[in-house]
Amino acid sequence: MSPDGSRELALTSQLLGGLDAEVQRTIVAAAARRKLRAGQVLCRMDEPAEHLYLLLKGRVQLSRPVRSGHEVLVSVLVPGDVFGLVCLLTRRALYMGTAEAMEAGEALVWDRATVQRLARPNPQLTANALAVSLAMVAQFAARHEALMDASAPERLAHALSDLGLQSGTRSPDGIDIRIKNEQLAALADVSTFTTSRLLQQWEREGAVKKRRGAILIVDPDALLPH
Amino acid sequence: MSPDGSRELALTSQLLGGLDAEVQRTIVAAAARRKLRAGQVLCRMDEPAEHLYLLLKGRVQLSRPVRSGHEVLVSVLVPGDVFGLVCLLTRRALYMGTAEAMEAGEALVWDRATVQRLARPNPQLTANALAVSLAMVAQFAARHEALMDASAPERLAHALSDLGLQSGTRSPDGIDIRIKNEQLAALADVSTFTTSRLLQQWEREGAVKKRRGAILIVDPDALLPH
DNA sequence: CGATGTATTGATGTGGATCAAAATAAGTGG
DNA sequence: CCACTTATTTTGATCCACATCAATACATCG
Repeated sequence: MSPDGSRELALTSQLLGGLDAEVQRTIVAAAARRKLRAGQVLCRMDEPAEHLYLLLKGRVQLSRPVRSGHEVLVSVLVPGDVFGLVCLLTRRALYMGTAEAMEAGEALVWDRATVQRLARPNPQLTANALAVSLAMVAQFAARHEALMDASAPERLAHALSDLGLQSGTRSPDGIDIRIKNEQLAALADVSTFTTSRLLQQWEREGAVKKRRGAILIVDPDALLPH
Repeated sequence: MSPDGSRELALTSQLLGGLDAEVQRTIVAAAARRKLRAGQVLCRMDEPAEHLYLLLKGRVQLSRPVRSGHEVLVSVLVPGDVFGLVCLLTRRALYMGTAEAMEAGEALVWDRATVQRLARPNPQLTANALAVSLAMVAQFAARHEALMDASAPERLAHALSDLGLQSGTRSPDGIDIRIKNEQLAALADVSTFTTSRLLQQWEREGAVKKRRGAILIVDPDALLPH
């Protein structure tokens, strides 16, 4: 990565794709660059959406606390992902989830006014935001479908497998994922107990290896046929 | 309603709001006007999205067939609602649900090329689409939450109550909703059997009255405290 | 009055949540 | 390096809301 990796990343980001390089530079220049500490909360659900974030480094979890005390993990964001889209709307809006850094990282941050000023002369920006938003709809729809007619093992296997592709790191022995059971459970809509039991079973079968706070997928194919 | 009610409706529609009257006229003029027969399928999930629809009259159900054979009702659309947003994207995309007219009605229809041609000089159109899309995200998130920590009775009560507000017709005795049990069930993520039993219970308690294919909400407040 | 779709009913079954408690690992500070 | 604290993961027992199944009853309509 170049010393200023943000521009490269920007090119691959859904948000800034399709804009020409000069405009991208302007937009990136208008952002504040913010270091993220592990555990840092960037925005909280139901608070007024004042900022738009583009993740550059590290992972961020997007979650929604629900009445029963549990938390639902909406998704794990990786570099290039964006959140706080809602602040592109002219009408005041609230964040739809809570974003929390899972590890040290970095992000570009625009405030509402700036975003809207940038969007006016660059309609492609709004179009990109629409694409991102529709992708989120598709993601929710898929998850809802899984909840309707997939078993807990299937949901967990999918969640794990998806995580591997999205944010796993290749290692000689397989794909390593830094996540704890509770988060994985919240992502797959399964209880932590069931998660523990299933992971153990898969470990016995040689499909995964686990440490505290991480899972190594040894044989991805051995997961799904359950 | 004026002989040409579509313009009035357009003003209240999320899609065309915020555009000035002249532009609205142009956009509406660019659409084909299509009569809908009950049961008519307007678009099917996973087929290429070639058209954008704005409902003028009647109701349309948006559903997603799932593996197990069931159908999930995503929502019931009412006049002013829009679907097929995905065809605003430049990249070819697929419909995310199947739209079927629940009764005779009418809709404005644009094809992909036209929509995109209209959107270019009118960025507000894309911004409106973004707002609609984000509202869908919120809706899915709420439904997911309900599925996580609300009981079947609660989900059904909410679904019914929401339907009443959105597409019920006031009558001297209460709010009348033309929907059959199976659809209501598919909207609340509850089985038809449970739906039947709960509706009966509520009828005994005087909260609702039911006929075949319709439900009359007599006392909305008597629903939720269950 | 069949015929077809819709709604009801009762009996049965079960997946996975929940609960309480223990075991394990990872700090932390003396 | 050890004793202590705290967070994570595990284990086994229990339970229950709701789906599922198999019929039956009820409307509606040509």
